[in-house]
Amino acid sequence: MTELAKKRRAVSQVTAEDVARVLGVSQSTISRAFTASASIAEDTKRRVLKTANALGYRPNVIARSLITRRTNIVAVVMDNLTDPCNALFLDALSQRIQNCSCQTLLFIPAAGQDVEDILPTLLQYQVDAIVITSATLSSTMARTCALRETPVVLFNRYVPGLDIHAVSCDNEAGGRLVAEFLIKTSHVRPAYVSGLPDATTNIDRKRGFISRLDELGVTSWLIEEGGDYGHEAGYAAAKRLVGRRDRPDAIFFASDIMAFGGIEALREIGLRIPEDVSVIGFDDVPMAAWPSHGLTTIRQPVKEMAGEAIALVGLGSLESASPEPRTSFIPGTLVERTSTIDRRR
Amino acid sequence: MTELAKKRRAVSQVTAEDVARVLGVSQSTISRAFTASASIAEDTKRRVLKTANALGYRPNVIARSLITRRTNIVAVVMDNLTDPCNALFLDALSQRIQNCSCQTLLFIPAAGQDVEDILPTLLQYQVDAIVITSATLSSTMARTCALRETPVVLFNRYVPGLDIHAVSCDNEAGGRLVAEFLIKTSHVRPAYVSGLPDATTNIDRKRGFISRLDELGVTSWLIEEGGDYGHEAGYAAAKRLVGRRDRPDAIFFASDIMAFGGIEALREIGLRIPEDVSVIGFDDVPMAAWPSHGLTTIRQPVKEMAGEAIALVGLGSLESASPEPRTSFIPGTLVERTSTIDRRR
DNA sequence: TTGAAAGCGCTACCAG
DNA sequence: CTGGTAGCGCTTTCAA
Repeated sequence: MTELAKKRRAVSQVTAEDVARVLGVSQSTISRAFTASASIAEDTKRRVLKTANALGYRPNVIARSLITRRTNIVAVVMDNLTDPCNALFLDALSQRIQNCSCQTLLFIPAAGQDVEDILPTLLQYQVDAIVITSATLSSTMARTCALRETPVVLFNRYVPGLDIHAVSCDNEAGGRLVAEFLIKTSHVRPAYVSGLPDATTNIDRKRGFISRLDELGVTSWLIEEGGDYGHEAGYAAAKRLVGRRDRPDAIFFASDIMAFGGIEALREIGLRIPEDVSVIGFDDVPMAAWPSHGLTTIRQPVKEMAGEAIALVGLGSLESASPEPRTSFIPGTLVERTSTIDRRR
Repeated sequence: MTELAKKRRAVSQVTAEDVARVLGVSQSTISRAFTASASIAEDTKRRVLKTANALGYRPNVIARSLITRRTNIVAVVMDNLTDPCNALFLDALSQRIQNCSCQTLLFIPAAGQDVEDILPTLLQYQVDAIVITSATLSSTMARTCALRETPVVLFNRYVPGLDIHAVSCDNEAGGRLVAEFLIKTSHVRPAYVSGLPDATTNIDRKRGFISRLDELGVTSWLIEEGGDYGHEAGYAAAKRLVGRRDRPDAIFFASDIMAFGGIEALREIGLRIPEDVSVIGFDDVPMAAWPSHGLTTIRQPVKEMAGEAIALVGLGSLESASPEPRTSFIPGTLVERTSTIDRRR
């Protein structure tokens, strides 16, 4: 033991042993008082709890986890907290995790570092489950986790071929909702501004949108590549889009943040929203509700998604991590605000 | 050992013992190979690392922490991730924490739950340090932590009387910067819209602003109470403010988010920014840079603040948590954008 | 219901 | 430099 450790021990930590000595009982008894399932006399338990409290004793969950093999820690891997949408996710996830008497251990990959590099470190912490909201997982790594029986769930993304849990908003259905809404409100020339080209979120939103337009007999839609999900991307794409002769009368942006950029571009040009162009986003971040945006958008069911993710890794009910990997798609809802209009009126 | 534990053990975890057996060395040797300071033959170390890797062995940091009394876990208590400013803080803090080979354990108080309720749980995790960005700490709790030698630092807040580390932006200096800037650019009737009345952030920004105006001989300033730091609050306060006969020619909002609300209100009324009214915020959240806002604001030195917080709790350099409690104020900088104008021109 | 004892996986000391 | 040994604080058998 180092000097530091000795000193710490001396000053600080009250152990079960200490409580036992004071009460003249065995250390096991102290342990039992803090284990719900253990058999202990009601009276003994009360006495233990009382003096434990007086001495400031609380079980060391780290030591406990060595035996129980449960740390009550869930790892969340997330790459960009600055994105309001991610902040929403993390918030919902931690709440749910805390509801299961666990805590969130956060892993933010440094620039140029990917999940693969982080996973070994992460596993050293013996976490009970892993939620990955950034990037995805190689099948090798998935296997490593499976071998250790550490359940993993991808959040807001999925990999069709991979044997791993995943939870995502039903982005395709969301895209379809938008298509229906725009056609119902008599738009004739809708456009989609795409986000990160390879993200399933982007691909599915786009596919749902286009396929539903198709089903409804609309063929004159436009596609504009944003490049990423950012404000700049939305701004630039909107500028390009309205520069065309066949200007769209409605633009569906792959994310709210892009839509905000788009709104800015449109206003700069002098176009009115929604009179000249309707704008729709995706996510429903808090800012979408601000009157200046009044953004019609698809609300991601963040709480339900978080709940489902935690359920899949079997946190709520001990031991019941769903054995066969499942991908859950949770439907979002369209929130109508002032950035869209019914063109018949 | 429960059935679950047994099963897990059987399938998953490779221990130092396993590696030792394969190599025909002692388990201590395996441990040494993973301890930088331990003395071990270069060749032995290489062999250990190689087969450890082949077997998929990595030291169990939880077990290690039982002896070393360092978990390499830092608790961060934060109440509202949805606030972009908090997201910025958490992002910076985790980065810094990870740079010290530690990880962030997140604690989000549930509604109606305060830090006091959380602290016991938190301490059970034997974290190496605690960063509190929500609320503050009673002196009792501060003493509990001191007794356990778990360093604590308040972030973005401080309590003058309390014997505890704290890091904050120099909000007073920030307020003074704003006052100077507005007067230098020939504003004659500045206003301050306050945030949460009792927050040190709000009080200090206001005091700095007013006192510097005073020093500069300006006496015709206005104060409007926002009530909190939100968008709505800024919106409502701005409406009240410009409804007055003696309308201000510049408004300093206690936060960027409030300023966005204010901008919205002003535009709604038909006032131009900055021609009719200059607007200044505080924080410099990413949205402030969006052209639609172009918000002149005080940038909080988030990275420096995070660095200082981590330094104060002595994470970088083992054992060197600053013994006497210190409050660090880090100066912010004024970022000039398009929401303000020089009125002489 | 309780106490004694055996570890969980690891580090840190003590001999050699 | 290496192996043996004694724990870290706790849970969980096994007897009593």
